[in-house]
Amino acid sequence: MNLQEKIIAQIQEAFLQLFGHQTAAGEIDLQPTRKEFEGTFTFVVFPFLKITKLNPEASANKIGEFLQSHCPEVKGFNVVKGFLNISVNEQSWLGIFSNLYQNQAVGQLPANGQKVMVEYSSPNTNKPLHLGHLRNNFLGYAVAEILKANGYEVIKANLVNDRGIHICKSMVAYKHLANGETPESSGLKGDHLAGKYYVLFDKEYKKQIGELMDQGQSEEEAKKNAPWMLEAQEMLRLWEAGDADVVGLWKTMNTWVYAGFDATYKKMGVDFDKFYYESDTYLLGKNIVDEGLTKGVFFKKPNGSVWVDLSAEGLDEKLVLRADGTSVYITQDMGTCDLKYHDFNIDKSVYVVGNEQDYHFDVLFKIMRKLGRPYGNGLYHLSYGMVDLPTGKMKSREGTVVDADDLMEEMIQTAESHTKELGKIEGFSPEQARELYQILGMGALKYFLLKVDPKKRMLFNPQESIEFQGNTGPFIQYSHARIASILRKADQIGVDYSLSGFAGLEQLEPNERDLIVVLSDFEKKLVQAGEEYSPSVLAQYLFELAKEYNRFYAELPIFNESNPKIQSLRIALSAMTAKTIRKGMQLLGIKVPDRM
RNA sequence: GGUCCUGUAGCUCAACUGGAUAGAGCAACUGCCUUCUAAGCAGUAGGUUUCAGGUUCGAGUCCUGACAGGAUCACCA
Repeated sequence: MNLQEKIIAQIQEAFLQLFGHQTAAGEIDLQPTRKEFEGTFTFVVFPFLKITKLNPEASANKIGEFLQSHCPEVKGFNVVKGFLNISVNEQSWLGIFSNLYQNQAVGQLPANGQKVMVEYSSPNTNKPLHLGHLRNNFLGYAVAEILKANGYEVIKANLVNDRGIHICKSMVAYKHLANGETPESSGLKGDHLAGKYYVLFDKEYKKQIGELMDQGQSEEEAKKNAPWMLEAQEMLRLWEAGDADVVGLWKTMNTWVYAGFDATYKKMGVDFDKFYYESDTYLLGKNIVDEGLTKGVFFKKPNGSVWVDLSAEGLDEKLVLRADGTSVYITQDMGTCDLKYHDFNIDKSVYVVGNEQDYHFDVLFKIMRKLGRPYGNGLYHLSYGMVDLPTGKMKSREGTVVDADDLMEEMIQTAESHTKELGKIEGFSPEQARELYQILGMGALKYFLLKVDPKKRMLFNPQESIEFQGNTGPFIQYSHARIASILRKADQIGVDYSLSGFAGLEQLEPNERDLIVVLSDFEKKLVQAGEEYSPSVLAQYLFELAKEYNRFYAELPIFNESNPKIQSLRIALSAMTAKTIRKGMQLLGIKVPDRM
């Protein structure tokens, strides 16, 4: 039972003894006391006035007095209107810190026996990754790590969209224009090479449409009849028929693209346990259509198409199989949904996909639940908002996309010039310096994209968005580097900052206490981040922690402190802060340096 | 047009799920490096939480209705 739970139990006891009223467990809630008042926890008495039959002040005072005399951890209290502010004594804080400090498994909750799959990234193989993918990948990776820390067994999955008309477009343009270009021959990364031909296709396609319209065709006709479009459609048909030449080119180009993606993923610092390919899964789901018909969940229209009626759930009728018996998007998604379950026997399945597909996943999940899938209630769409540029939405065809590789490289360069400006690279070997720039640049970028509530759309300004001061990754990294420096010195001069080094202390400075309060909040935030699938909860927390530490650092001396117990405590507090920052940042996929 | 999401300081974001005088960071201004890393700390200024009603002890948060931005509503993926 932690401190908060103890106090809550005592408040329940107070209601019982003072007012003869039994309160339920979840009924009593403590909140952190606002900075401007004395105290740590605040109990709001307004909702309980019917029970106490007293005015707010009197009610709060009675409960406060009860706590003070029955709860040894409670040092005192004050009452402002209906708010009972409870102060905890210093020995309790030291006790809490000691427990935290000797807990080896900080940031790792015990296994809960549940298995969850987090699907993220899910790129198209016809173009390189861009800024939007960065948000997706960082989110997916962080959520997966956070769930692991919450005790889940996690499978990170990537469903690669490697087939379809858009892939054929790149292939058509490549066939006509490439003269056998390869990544090796041109020095172009494989995914960028495929993307180049996708853009070239579009250019030529537009030209062809224009020509046909000049010849008197309507725009609609021209779009259908443009030679390259016909060719792409024919190529898709041949691909599905297993034509050796087409499949050969497809495989070759995909190999290049995957090599490119691998490099990008490596730089991003993300990884996957399982890859699914749509070329393997696009035919799945038809058996589920049959099943749904048998169960009466789906129905057939006269032309043979199959539908599901979700109007009772507030949605619409939705097609699940075309009249000609071919699949639509949702058909294969139903199949993949089952496939994931059968592959890993998962309890939950998280899809990290942009919010433009909210409706799609709403439909998919409702269908799977209607079909009575055991994992139905574990399906979750982690929907995130688009990343906008100052110029508006990114459009790949208009060339306004921010390329992921370019952006990461820019970030690292910015980190380099910034670090050099500050003159902070003395004593670094060239390799160490390069590693530092990488850590800082990527930390800045990841933190920037993760600190915002996922569901909100966000603005990214390449010139201005990435800062190194204030609420940023580097600020937190800097706090860690400062502590690492202190710990080096402490080890060098042989200070004992183990538990026994500060045992028996009875006094605490306000800054020390405030730091312990924040440190002891880590687990709560970790749980919240997991429940809400929201790395931003953790990011905000780490910023709070770093800020609190820097206050402590500025206010209190460490190596100039003459009392060895106090010195030991301050170093221990520093070490605990560093450990928490390192663990928390690791869950966000962000590394922290020991020097910067 | 139907449905869903969003709207908070000049800008980018918080607000513990209904609690106190709505908080941080940038940007602006003022202090603090002879002391453990100034990528830091302390402070000043900045608000009718888009608007109008409602619910109650109490609303940025809940309900209704406007307004603004976005997404989606294909026998596309």
